[in-house]
Amino acid sequence: MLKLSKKADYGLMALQHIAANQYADVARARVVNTKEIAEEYHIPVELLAKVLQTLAKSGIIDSHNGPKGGYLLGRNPREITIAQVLESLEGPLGIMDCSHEKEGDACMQREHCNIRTPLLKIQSSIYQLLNNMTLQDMMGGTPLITIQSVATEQQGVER
Amino acid sequence: MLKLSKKADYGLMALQHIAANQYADVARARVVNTKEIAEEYHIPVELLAKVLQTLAKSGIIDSHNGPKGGYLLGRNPREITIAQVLESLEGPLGIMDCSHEKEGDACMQREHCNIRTPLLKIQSSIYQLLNNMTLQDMMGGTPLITIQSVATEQQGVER
DNA sequence: CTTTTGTACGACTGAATTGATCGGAGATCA
DNA sequence: TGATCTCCGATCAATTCAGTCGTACAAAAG
Repeated sequence: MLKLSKKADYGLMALQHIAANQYADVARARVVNTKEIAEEYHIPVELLAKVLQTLAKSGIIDSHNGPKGGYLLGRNPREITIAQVLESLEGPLGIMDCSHEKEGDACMQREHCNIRTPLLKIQSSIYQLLNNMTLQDMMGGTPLITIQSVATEQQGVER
Repeated sequence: MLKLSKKADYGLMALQHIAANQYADVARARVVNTKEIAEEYHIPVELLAKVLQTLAKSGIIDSHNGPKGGYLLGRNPREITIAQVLESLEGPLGIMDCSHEKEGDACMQREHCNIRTPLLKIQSSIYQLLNNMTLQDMMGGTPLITIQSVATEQQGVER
């Protein structure tokens, strides 16, 4: 329950990877393409492509066509929040169906609905939570910086 | 996204209704049955029945058979948390697949997974949130106490 | 004590969401 | 100009979920 979809999973992984390659070492900033990410994390290429396209359409990442093309972050990692990513990939996030419903097509239970108010509070809290954590924060605790610099950075992470 | 299922919706509504009838007025505490709740909130009876059975099996409510039978809360409303209800109806709640996975059958991405740690933190926060809000809290802000005792209890709640 | 009513309970079926796939068009670099 | 790579649409399969049906059981009525 409350499990987020594969799209979201893949999207977050990809973003972390892109960010790492772009910001970890300024001198070695490079563009990563779909195939590379897919192979690295064992994700079906076509599905990942679709995810990245969606993210690009939202402006979270920028796409570069042609050979040597790929993706780059659209803005600073600390200005990309989890909430933005999830909303881009799965639409507006709401605990219940009647989260943002106009009058009229409301659910049948609406008039007698006794749980709407408290659930809205919970939803608001969750949104704040997701909107406070940025891509920058996600990179902090990660042992793996980039594929090739693994050998150099060899600290013993969690075990 | 993150939307909770109909089961959860119905379950929470029903619990609120049961609690209201049981605790609002000690003198008029009464047992409510499936049919009554279903008609009141326009929920398919059989589905609601299934939900209530699940909750009963978890000990959240007690079932009473035969005519004049129905359901009562298994324990005090302030000892029933949203998290307990959701887990009863939809299994353990986890943001991701690998939330509580043993070593071995882990996902393919596990070794390279760069988002596990931060997501676990978010998940933990959400769980705390859901586990801190009780059925008692949900009853506070509700205008409708019970169907028949509306006339007696006429305090102006939030408006 | 038997019958009747109304309830809980479990298995089953259909529908919808989601994960995954395929094929083609356009753009960029060598 | 040719080859590589991304973008974009439509399509298919699988899992999950909402909803339904039939049975067994317990309590009240006769």
